[in-house]
Amino acid sequence: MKFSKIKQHIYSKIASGEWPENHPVSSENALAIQFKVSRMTARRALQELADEGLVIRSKGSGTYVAPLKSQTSFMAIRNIADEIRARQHDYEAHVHVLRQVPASLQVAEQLQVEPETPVFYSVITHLENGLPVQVEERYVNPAVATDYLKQDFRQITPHEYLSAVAPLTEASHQIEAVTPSTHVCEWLELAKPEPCLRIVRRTWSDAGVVTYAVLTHPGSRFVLGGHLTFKA
Amino acid sequence: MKFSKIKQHIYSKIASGEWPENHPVSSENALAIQFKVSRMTARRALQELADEGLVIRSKGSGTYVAPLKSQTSFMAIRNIADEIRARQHDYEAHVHVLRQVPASLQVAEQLQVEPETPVFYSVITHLENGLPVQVEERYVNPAVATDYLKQDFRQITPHEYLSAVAPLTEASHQIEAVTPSTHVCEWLELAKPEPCLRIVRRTWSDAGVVTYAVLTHPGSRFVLGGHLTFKA
DNA sequence: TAGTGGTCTAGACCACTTT
DNA sequence: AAGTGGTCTAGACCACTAT
Repeated sequence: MKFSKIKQHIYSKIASGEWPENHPVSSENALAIQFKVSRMTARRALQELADEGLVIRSKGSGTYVAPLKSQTSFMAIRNIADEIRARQHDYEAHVHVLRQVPASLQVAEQLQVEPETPVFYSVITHLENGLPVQVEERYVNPAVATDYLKQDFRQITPHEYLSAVAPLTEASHQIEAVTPSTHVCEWLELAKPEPCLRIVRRTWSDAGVVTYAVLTHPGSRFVLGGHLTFKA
Repeated sequence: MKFSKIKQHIYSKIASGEWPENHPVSSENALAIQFKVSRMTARRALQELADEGLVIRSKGSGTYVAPLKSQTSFMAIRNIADEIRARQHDYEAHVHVLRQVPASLQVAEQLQVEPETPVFYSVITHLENGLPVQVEERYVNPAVATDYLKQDFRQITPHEYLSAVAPLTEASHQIEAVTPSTHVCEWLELAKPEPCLRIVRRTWSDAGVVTYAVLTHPGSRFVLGGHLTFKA
């Protein structure tokens, strides 16, 4: 597709840092000439980048690389280890489970594999200054991440490893408030059950479903935040 | 705009229930003739509806009303009344409180006004098929929305009214899991406290902070969802 | 085979911003 | 006045789906 070649070109300029925040992006007409396409095709590339929050367009003025904050922290696939370290707190991971299990009906459906297919399963708690702030129960499609069980998840998070072996193309999230199971209470070192924030996430790469994860945060120790700006 | 008239037309068909889930939507060519526009313009209307998740398009087959998941997108600032109606469920609002109150220290800080300044305060529950799914406690900067107390919030949501009088330029969110207060339990008609999803939202317009809202959802009746794609 | 959505073209006019 | 993005047109070819 012609428009996606143009998007790719602009995306690489931004990703490489060659075009920093607020740097002007080539105009529709300039791109049309440069890529030998009609203006409508160049326009589509810029429009989709704007919809994705990568650039800001202003009538009469031009198109500019978006400030990072408007790339939305909500949408970002966050890495909890990086976030904790960014707060200059100690990060630590405890690996409770790391093995192959047969897929239950529910897991099979989520991962789009046949029931009873062996899949990888891990349970890891993430600690901030020694206090568990998230338990991560994760099922992984073994066809996509064959070496999953060999990783040392005290050193690298599953998210980091999976991003490396199977670049994300798609993700879905569900956020809800729940009462934690007794298992989760133990992993989170909760003496009594308390309301927990549960994030259920499924991610895809080109090869299909990569992973199905249930992330549970104690309500007393975790807030999910975001900031959005709407600039014309 | 011509394309938005077409969107409006299709939206009303879906919202009214005239076109239920999976009902075929008029084709690009049909809409182009009906609305006396070019196919590209009709196409844009359908494309934007697809981007918003209201319709599904299949090459060679056609465009269909999307299955309505009981999920709320957390990407966009949405209107709960529209979402409930989009699911073809009954929407109803109960106004529990609507008056002026002096700003407490916390509220004054959030709204960036002096403590004890009179501010507007409302408590409204939103019901889906008669069941409360959200209680909305809201403080409003009276300088920005002078007629707030005169509105009938059974007919228009505070979000709709505020969007009209003070277009959003910025918003921040916090999402957490909490045990509801006894007040909130009453508003939500919860016999026993259960984990609730609490969304705290502050919004700005050009004139400054518009509103500070605490939205509480019963965990058993609400899931916040989102879907992202990363296309080249 | 007829209809559909997906992509693309080469123009056009407008409102807006910048110089 | 020149350039930019926003909207729109009237065609075109393609791949896909349904019949």
